[in-house]
Amino acid sequence: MTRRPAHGDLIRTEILALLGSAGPLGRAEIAARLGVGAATVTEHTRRLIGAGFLRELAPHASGAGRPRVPLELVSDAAHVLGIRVAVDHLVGTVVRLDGRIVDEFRLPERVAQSPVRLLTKVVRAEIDARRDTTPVRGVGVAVPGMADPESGVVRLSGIMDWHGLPLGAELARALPVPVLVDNDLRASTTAELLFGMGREHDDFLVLGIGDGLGMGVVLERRVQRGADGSSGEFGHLPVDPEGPDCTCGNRGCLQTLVGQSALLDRARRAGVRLAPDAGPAALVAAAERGEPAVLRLLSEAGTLLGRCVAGVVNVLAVKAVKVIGESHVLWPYLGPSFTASARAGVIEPLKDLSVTVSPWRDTEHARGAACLLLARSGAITRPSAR
Amino acid sequence: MTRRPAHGDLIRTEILALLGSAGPLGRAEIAARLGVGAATVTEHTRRLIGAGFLRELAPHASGAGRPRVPLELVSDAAHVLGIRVAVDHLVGTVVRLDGRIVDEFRLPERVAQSPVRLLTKVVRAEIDARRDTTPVRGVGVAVPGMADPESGVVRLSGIMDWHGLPLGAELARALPVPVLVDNDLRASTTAELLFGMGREHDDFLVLGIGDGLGMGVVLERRVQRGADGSSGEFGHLPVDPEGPDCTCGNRGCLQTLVGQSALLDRARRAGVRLAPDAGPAALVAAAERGEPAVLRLLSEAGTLLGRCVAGVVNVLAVKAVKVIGESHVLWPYLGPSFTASARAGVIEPLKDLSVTVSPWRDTEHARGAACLLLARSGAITRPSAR
DNA sequence: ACCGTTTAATTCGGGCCCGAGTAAACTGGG
DNA sequence: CCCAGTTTACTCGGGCCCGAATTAAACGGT
Repeated sequence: MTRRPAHGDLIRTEILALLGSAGPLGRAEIAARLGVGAATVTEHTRRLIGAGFLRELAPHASGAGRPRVPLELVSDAAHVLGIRVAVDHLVGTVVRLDGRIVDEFRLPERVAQSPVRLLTKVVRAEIDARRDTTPVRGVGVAVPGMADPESGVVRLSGIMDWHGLPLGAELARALPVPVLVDNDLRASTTAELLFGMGREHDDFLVLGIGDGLGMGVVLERRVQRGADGSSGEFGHLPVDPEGPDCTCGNRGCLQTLVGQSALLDRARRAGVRLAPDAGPAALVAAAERGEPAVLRLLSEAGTLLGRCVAGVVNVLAVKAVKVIGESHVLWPYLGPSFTASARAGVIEPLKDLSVTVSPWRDTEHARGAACLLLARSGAITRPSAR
Repeated sequence: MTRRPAHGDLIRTEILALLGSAGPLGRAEIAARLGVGAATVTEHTRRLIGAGFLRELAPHASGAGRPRVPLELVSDAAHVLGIRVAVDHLVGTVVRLDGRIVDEFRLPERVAQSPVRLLTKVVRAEIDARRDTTPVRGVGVAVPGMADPESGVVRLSGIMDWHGLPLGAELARALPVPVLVDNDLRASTTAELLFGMGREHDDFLVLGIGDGLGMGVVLERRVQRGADGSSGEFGHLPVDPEGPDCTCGNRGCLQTLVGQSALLDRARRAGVRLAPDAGPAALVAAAERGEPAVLRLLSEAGTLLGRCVAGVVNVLAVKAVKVIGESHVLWPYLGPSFTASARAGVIEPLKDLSVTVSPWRDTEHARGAACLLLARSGAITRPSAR
């Protein structure tokens, strides 16, 4: 049996996130909004002020009573670096304490072969370049595949051909700042918890639609990782025992029906002309042209996806789902049937399930990676964790 | 936003549970087995000894080093009462600290009409009867339907025709001991966490098969409740959009295909002669006679059930499933196909999914109800919570 | 100017968990 | 017989959270 600290030191970060999005607030207001005791806020803000992350503004009297002392986020007091690893490139973001991106870059590195060497090089360069301005306090790495955030080991990443790679430990040895590694979707889920859905919901799902399908699960404000960090394999939900073969060895996994390449294949088979290297944009184009086969295909895919999500929603009783990922561009065509079928498949008290999609770029995963650090503010609050 | 205490005071109970099942152990051994700090064990055992729940045995030297002081559970130091509410009867159990049942009873009361009055009467009688022996320290009530354990409100129980019934609060007012109310499957899930699967696993599912299908979810040693305690509605997983109408208003819910009455219906339609009031036992009899239609039906049901469970397993990455409920008698016929299809539908790292079924009686839900109290040992440790 | 009222923030004690250091109580060897 | 090694248990300080009581700083009215 292993136990994980309760909220981690999430609350300190939530204070930062709240002030980042809502502007300066008094301590009492912070306590109320976060559902946390006043004493807790006093204690945490004391430290955050000490660390230079917060600043007291002039007391502001409003009506009767002792005037509140608004606290303002010193957004640039610390920066963290987030790297998203993809097969053929890296995306990097430098993120402020309030989760906002101050800088981003994209490198055509293929790191599969020697990840530690290349990532070290990239991160070192970035840290050095920022030494004189706001220094980088930590690095988060988001990888495709199963990664255990606790140990920093990438258990299995088919696409990168990594098996049990101790990425976190090796990077930590080579770098002067703390390093956290996690699955890319969970990284973005963490970002959602801090700066997105988490502002309204304690429990929610994050559906990642791309070539694979992933599901981030947040329950009681905790990002669930499952055994060895292997949770969230929504794409391998067994749907149709007679379905197409899947890379995982089974048949009829959800992603063999509604994954990105599955949709392209099925469109082709339905007679739609698509370039061999076509991506979701080509499907969008076809849909915009009004090709009935594509419209039907996407609508059906949305329905199936919605039904599967409804199943998870019923079991976990969450009230909100956020959709992200490369294929979000298809949402105008997937969305209506998705939402309808998800709502239909859900039990009565959950009928008001909220489904949210917002513009998404793949920098988001990199930002998520940075948020892994922010979610453990302890890692960056302490002067030097190294 | 609302926050729930981390483990609750689960650890004190886990110490009791451990000593109950493993016999007397030294403090160091307890700490190691529970994955908890030695200091924590010292502190908790001090209190438990103070409360009379534990007793120090004579130090026992084994090899070098300071001899360990084994701690023994004083099993009968406290009893708790668990009541399972069913449509046409009540099941009650009196449970010791180690989770063992010391007494049980069954009453043909139909409490749907005036639950508070009847339950108060029954519980009062039981408490009074036990006043002179080991007193009852608390009462747990397991109800069918959605119940919020936090507030003690039964949100919705179709079968009892309850809507927003504040059962916990009203019983607490009428009774001299703490009262906890929860959904019946979650109650049994709590029992599993303390005394069953929880001994080996931090994360697991409990599949309840009966007329309805339920799913208890334990992640990181926490029983998940979802929004308003409405989690676990596995039976309403949308499976077949063309399927039979379900009581929930949707079509093709899982339980319209493999629920108890669904199986009976389908057997009848396949030409099997069954009494109008037949239960799962009749299906077992038919299967034992070797009726091919029934065998096929049950095998198919197992396959479907396994596939749905595999989906949940993939998303949450749990490594174990326990099966309980009225229909467990069908397991010899459901089980093989269930296990096969569950394993088949699960991603590689979870292939070693353990599926456990053990003899089950409906007293188990009543025991689960009692375990709700044990899981909050604070409720019974303190001299009088009232 | 001074009093209650109101709201904000802090302190205090408590619960809960941990790790590091320390004390306790044994073993066997010199 | 005492010492070094070993294992157990406890103490202490710390992190983290809370609720209740307390202090702080405004207000309005007299």
